Amino acid sequence: MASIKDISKLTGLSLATVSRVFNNSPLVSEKTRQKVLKAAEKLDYQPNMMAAALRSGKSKIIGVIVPEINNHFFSGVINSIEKKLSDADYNIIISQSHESEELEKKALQSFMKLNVDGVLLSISKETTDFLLVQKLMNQKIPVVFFDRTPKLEVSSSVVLDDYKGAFMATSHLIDKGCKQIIHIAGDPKVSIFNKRKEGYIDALKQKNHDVSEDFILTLTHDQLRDMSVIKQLFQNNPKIDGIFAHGDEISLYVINILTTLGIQVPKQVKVIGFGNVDFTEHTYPRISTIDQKSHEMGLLAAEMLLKSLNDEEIIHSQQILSPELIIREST
Amino acid sequence: MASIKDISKLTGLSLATVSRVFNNSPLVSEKTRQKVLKAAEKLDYQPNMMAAALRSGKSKIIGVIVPEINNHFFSGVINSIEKKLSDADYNIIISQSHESEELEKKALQSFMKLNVDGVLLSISKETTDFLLVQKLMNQKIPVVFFDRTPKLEVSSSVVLDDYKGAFMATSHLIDKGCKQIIHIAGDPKVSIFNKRKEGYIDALKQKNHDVSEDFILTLTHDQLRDMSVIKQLFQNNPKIDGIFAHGDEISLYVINILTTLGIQVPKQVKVIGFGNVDFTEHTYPRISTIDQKSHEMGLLAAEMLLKSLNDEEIIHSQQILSPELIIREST
DNA sequence: TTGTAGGCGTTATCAT
DNA sequence: ATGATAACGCCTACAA
Repeated sequence: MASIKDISKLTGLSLATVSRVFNNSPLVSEKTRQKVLKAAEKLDYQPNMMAAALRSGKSKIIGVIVPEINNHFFSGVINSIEKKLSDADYNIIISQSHESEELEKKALQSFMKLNVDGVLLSISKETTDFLLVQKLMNQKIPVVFFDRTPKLEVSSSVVLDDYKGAFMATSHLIDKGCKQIIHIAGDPKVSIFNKRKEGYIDALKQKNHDVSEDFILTLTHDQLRDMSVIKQLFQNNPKIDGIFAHGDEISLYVINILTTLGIQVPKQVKVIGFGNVDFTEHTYPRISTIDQKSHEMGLLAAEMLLKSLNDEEIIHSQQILSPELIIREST
Repeated sequence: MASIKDISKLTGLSLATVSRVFNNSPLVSEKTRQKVLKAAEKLDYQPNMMAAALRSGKSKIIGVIVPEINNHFFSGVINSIEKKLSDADYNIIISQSHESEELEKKALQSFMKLNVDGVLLSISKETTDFLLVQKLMNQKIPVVFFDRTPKLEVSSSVVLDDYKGAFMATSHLIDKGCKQIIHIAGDPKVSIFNKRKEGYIDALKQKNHDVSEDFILTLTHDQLRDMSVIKQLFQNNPKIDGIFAHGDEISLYVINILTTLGIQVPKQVKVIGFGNVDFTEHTYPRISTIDQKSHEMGLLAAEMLLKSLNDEEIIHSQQILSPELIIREST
């Protein structure tokens, strides 16, 4: 691989001048610039980022950690992060925590060894300890959290207003005439799922609907696989006419079960999910849902990081995005 | 950030000895090893991969390029690649081509600048030019292709036997009693989609079924959005009783349309997809499909790369994985 | 078993 | 506008 040394030899110019050309320094004449570029072309020169990183202390690498890339929301966020950051000439390195605190730590450690310039992080469900993140921030490496954020005072973050989304979804069901609305809640360890539950409860309260703990099911996907749970619920409460599920997968699954039980959606029971995952458009009926604004979130998170990267001092700010109600056939 | 220099000062040992400890050299006594490790702990030492990479020429970074990470198959492959390679102490950097040759090239160029030790690549639909890949291979940087491979003589690759998968799917429909089976084909620019078409044709031929070009629809998802195409097809050919779609998304969509048209699946028409995407288990009816062995593919590709990385000379081999028929309710 | 020293490719400081 | 040179943190002959 050709280095600036080779170009220096070929052109007769010094290393310093050649280096300046590739760093777009104004302190170089157009004539020599051209000469260098021509030589670079000829030698098929590729700058060595490792060397530049070592010398300058800037790796031009941003680390991104998400729980899973195989998730419509996160991959959407990643797409816009990637776009924004690669336009700013950064490389991004994506890691998955698979919801494990240990894997998340490993990824952060790799990031430190790789000298990343910044980190974008959506924490795993289990994460409780933020020592490594603190350490990064102490080393003036900016960290921006998105979607899943810790309860740290001093940090930058972009989140969705999950409370509002759940409120919108539940209100929509009420507007459509539902009287008895149940909620299928998510893992209570995840704060956003709790927010969704609160939004559901408050929407009911605001419209003077009864709120009952019996109507809030905290079931995993696996537990739902046994459809007797839902069956019994509907046998005990035949008046149920609305379901707000905390996620689209669950809503698809519930619709599946209802259909199997001979309950028509949306005629008898209206169902709304959360996430606006791709397949919600390809089901029968198409599923109403709440869009999580993945694109906006990625963009905003990347922009916040870039700002921290460029500015001398790091400003901490919390951004909250508003979700969007997507009305389809299931309601 | 503490460096080996700091450890050297603290322990009174030389740089070389300290370095040896972190490289697990046997040429160091247990006593000094412990002393060094203790000092490292105290100073919170993190090795600087950039420096190591620059000096050793090995970055310990593997570049992976896929068309889209938001794709159940590719993210599955990535998961097993990640697992295998991180166990071997490699960092992986994932890029998406978004089916663009230009973005793919950009990613490859980034990889070169980052001095990646190896590349795992699933080429985009548009890619026709392999100069950059050739350049990498010329520089003794091993490249392993997976799933989407070029027609290069000298290269390593892991692919699925798409022909066989399509053959299995079509045969399954025939076994289930279908007499008139149509195929919804994929973009003919992608070789695997053509293989699937051939598998469909040959399965029909083998069982003495008629093959008609009219029964092969090459439609994009967007074109299918207008359901009149399917409607007309069924009006013109009311005897159609089987559909083999080249992908699961399409099969879900087709089932949606059929249901809307009042055609029952699987009673009147049986439908099988390809891919075994997550949602195929959560639909009603659950969709029969062909599993693409993403996990095995990632594992094998990673293993092949590791072998090339460790061995002196690079051996080129082509591996072909057999798909698996997953029978569910839609057939 | 440990130490010395040169160099990987680049950037940055100082001088010219 | 250009050049000489030290340094970034680490590895590795070679020497001891």
